[in-house]
Order: sequence, then C-alpha cells, then structure tokens
Amino acid sequence: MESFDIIAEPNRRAILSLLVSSQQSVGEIERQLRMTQPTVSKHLRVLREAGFVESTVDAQRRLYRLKPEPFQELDAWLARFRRFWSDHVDALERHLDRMDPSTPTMATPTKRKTSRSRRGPNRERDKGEKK
Amino acid sequence: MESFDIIAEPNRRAILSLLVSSQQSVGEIERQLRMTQPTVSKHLRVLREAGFVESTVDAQRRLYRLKPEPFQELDAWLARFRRFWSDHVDALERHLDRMDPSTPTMATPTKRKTSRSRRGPNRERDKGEKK
DNA sequence: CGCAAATATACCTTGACACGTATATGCTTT
DNA sequence: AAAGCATATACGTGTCAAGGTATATTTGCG
Repeated sequence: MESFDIIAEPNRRAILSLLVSSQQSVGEIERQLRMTQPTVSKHLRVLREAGFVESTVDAQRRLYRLKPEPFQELDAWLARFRRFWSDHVDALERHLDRMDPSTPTMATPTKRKTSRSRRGPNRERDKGEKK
Repeated sequence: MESFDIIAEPNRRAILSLLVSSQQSVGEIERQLRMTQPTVSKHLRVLREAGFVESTVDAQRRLYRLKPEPFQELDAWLARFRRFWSDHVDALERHLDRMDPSTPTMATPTKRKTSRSRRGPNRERDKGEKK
C-alpha cells in the first residue's frame, strides 16, 4: 500500500488533479504544469505502476487517464478517521462545514465560517479516555 | 499542504491508527508498535507540528490524541476524485454511462463491489479522441 | 528513406528524511 | 537533594527518490 507515497509528491498530485477533467497527453501535461518532459514521464510511470492512471496509445502520443482503485483505497484508510472527525466537528465547530457523503464537495482548502453542521448518521461519541 | 508527506510514513500512519481508539502516551505507543522511543517522539513531533495530534501533560507523560483538521483537509482533496471514482467503478464495463440505482452492475472485474448511486448535476466527461 | 515529433529511459547529483545511539530536560518520589 | 522514569533533542549515517541532461525508441510525414 504505497499509495500514500504516490500522492505525497506535489507534482503527481498536480497531474492527478489535471486528469480529473479529462485525459491528457504527456505534452499537454508538460505544458500546463510547466514541468520538463522527462519529469512528467517519470511521474506518469510511477502513477501507472501504482494503478492511479492508465494510458492508451494515440499515434505517437500516450493519453493518460485516471483509474479509481487507488483512490478508493486511500479513502478506505481515511474512513477510519472520518468517524472521529465527524464527532469533533461540533466540538470545534468553527472549522469546516459539512461533509455530505452523497454530495461531491468542492471544498477548497479555505475554511468557511460555519453553517449549521448537520449531523447525519452518527456514531456514539465518547470512548472513555481520561485516565 | 504537507499533510500528504505526513501520512506517507508507515509508522506515522500506525501511530495515527492507534490513536483512533483513544489517546495514548509515548510509552504506550512505543510498546504497542515496537518502535524505539526516540522514533516515536520524533514522529509525534512531526504529527503535532502538522496538526494531526495534540498533547496534554499528565505528570511526566504526554498524552497524545488526534486532531481532526488535517484529516478533513486530506478528505477535501480526495473529494475531487470521489465523484470520479463513484462514477467509474462500473464504467469499466464501459457501456453504461448512467447511474440508475437499479443499474444491473454486472460482475465487477476484480475488486470489490460498490453500489453507490449518484445524484446531482451529473457527469460530463469528454471523449472522442481517436486519431 | 531520412527527418521530426512525442515519449520513454539511463545516468548522475543532490537533498530530504528516517533511524540509532547518546544525551539533555523535566517531573516525581523518597 | 539524589535517583529514576518518561519524553525530548542532537548528531552522525545510510537510503531513496526527484530532477536534470542526454539519449534511445517509436511513429508520422515529406
């Protein structure tokens, strides 16, 4: 499960973000992200071997597009903590807004004020710390 | 946003996972994860500086517990791709571009089977390159 | 057929980081 | 106050990965 190392690299994250909109060729990525071509190719290789992307051949170009599995894997790991933080949002209320499991949140890193965090299916909260 | 580098380290992920259940002291972490004490302390430092954990003093021990913000941040990033993968899990069969709850999602190729219906604007996903 | 375009790979250098050992700091108990 | 446990930090070392430059490979075109 080295998926975490993959997305640790900023340029790779940039590439992945770029591929969300549509598939791209190496050259297009190169130009949009202003990286040298070998750098792009190498990152794409890493991403491909880790299953984040796949490529098809279009003449002399390679078109790269996202594959979902590794993201699901990452999400599965994060899920462990989701219970935790969804418990605490109301404790620290003023940090993020809501996270609805069925709504594609466009949450930008900027935190907004607050908006009546609705707590849907919630687990029990406390756990019994306090030694 | 270096949160990604933080969770790239396996030991740090282990520590975080350990803290999900309840807060722990350095020594407890050390024993459960069989890491040397300085290693634990250093990882905890990194985690603290990145906002993943916070500590309270209990006599000569420090009790570490999770903080939610960085996880929400990570989730916010992943969210961009969530739309993508929830669309594409069954798009591997590549002949249904709808998300009808009753869509006969036939055997998913390899992995698990996700039956997540989507709602909202919808997907656009360009296409039609073929040179 | 030879050249140009697009992409991949090889080699090298550099820097970051994780670990271990040793030591410092701090609190607690006699 | 001295000793001892719990945690933090300093330093030296090895590893690994990312970027750059140069080159190989494949395909298209005149």
